[in-house]
Amino acid sequence: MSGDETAAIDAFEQLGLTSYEAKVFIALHRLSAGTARDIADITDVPRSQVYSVAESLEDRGLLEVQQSNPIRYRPVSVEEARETLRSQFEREQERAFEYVAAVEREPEGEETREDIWTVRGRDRVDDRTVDILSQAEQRIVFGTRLPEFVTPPIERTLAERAAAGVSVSVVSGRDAVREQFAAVDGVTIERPPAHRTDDQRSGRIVIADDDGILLSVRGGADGETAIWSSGSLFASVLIQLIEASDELAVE
Amino acid sequence: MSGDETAAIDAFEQLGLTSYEAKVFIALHRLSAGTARDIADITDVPRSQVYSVAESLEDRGLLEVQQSNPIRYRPVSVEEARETLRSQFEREQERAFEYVAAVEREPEGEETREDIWTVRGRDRVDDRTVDILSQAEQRIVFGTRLPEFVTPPIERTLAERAAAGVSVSVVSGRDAVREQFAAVDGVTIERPPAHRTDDQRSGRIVIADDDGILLSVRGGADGETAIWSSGSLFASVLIQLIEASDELAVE
DNA sequence: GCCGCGTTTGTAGGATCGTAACAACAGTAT
DNA sequence: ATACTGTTGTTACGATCCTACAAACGCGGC
Repeated sequence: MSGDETAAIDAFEQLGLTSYEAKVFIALHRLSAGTARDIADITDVPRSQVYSVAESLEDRGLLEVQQSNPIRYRPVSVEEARETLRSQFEREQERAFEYVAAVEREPEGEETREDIWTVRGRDRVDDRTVDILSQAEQRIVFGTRLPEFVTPPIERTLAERAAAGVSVSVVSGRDAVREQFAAVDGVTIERPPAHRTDDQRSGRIVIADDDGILLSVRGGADGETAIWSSGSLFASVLIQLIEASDELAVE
Repeated sequence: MSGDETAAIDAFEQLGLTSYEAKVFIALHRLSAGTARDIADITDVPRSQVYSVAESLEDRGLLEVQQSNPIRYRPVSVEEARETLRSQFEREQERAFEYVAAVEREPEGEETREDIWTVRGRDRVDDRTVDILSQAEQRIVFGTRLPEFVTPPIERTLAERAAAGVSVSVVSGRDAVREQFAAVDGVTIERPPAHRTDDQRSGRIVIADDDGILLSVRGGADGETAIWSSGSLFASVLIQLIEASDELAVE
């Protein structure tokens, strides 16, 4: 079995199929259609198991059955299978989150606790970045060395906040990043203070008003890890510390 | 625990979470944020298990961690969670079906085998109906007693085929169905021949050209079950038989 | 010491995986 | 006609893996 196939089977398992189900489904697409024997011959699924597995796939709407002797199976098209799985997924998601939204408690008083949260994973950090940027009402400082950390949603949010009257300041030593914002109205571009050690493993820094901050580093198994805080005294102090060190360096 | 909650947990399990993961996630939304003890107090998840379960949820991007003593957990918003799960789902689906599409064999010569396939489940029958209708190039006969069997995609396909010059004939004794197509150009509406027994359990009939046919009945655990065939001699014969009986009745 | 926190280890139970046996049937040779 | 051969579809049964669940442990703070 090829590595590609193993990867595909893994993916199907993530989607909720068993490995047998994945193998039978793939085999049927190789064959266009076939009997339990045909399938067993080109997979390591025992023939006696094919029948029940196929039945389960039929229930999921991934194949069709010809009642004949021998029984013949036919996969639905890739497009139809995708659409079927997608709609099942959406239906389950609706069921699941409907309840969560109902019991969700309203956050009272905008994050009054002294909390510093950790977020692991590039995508998660992207999301939280947008989140914090969106809450800014007066000023934003956004810094990064790497242009790829400026995703379209982040760029959009920065521009949108700038348009809303927020003073947006992008800090980067990299031309690629600087050019990205050259054309955006209301965004000022700065270089980082010379005294800052431009650590290879540094990621991004986000400051929103005087009480929202996110700081990320690259490294570890997750690629990027960030800490953030919003509305806490801790955040305010951290921000003051960071900005004070800049002030001093300037003088 | 409420029935609603049980249902929500089931849904989360369908989405790939374990029941503990679902319970912790829901509990965290109830609490807005909390420690392992907080969570264990309002669920039947043992406190000692919360840590590993939360770690797994963090990997999935469904909660964030505050490294403190005690450790505090915070769920991501419902919107963010949905989006995260959705993108994971899409990514897995891409991985899975990319491979299937690559190994898929081209159907040689348009269904040359003498196959009659069985399709179970309302949605699957809808899909197959559209499929067969789309293949018609000269004439279509579409019949049903029930207006709900005329879904928007089916209605669209009928109209589209009619516009493409296909002679489309909708057969129904029900006014609700008949009115649905009164305004569609190129669609003629007929009543079923009087001699046809209008069985309560009959579903729909689709005839496309002289070689595509689908016939469904209602009943059984799946609600609706259909048989269909396309491009086969069997299909042609079946169609001729059905239409011959009509011709005779007219004379 | 005492108590709560976080970690580790161990034990059932269930679902999937994998093998094997079985009756029913069709075709062939005797 | 009978026996033999091979296939099909069904059923049963261990092996294996993962989750659910319980208990014990080391640790640090009061």
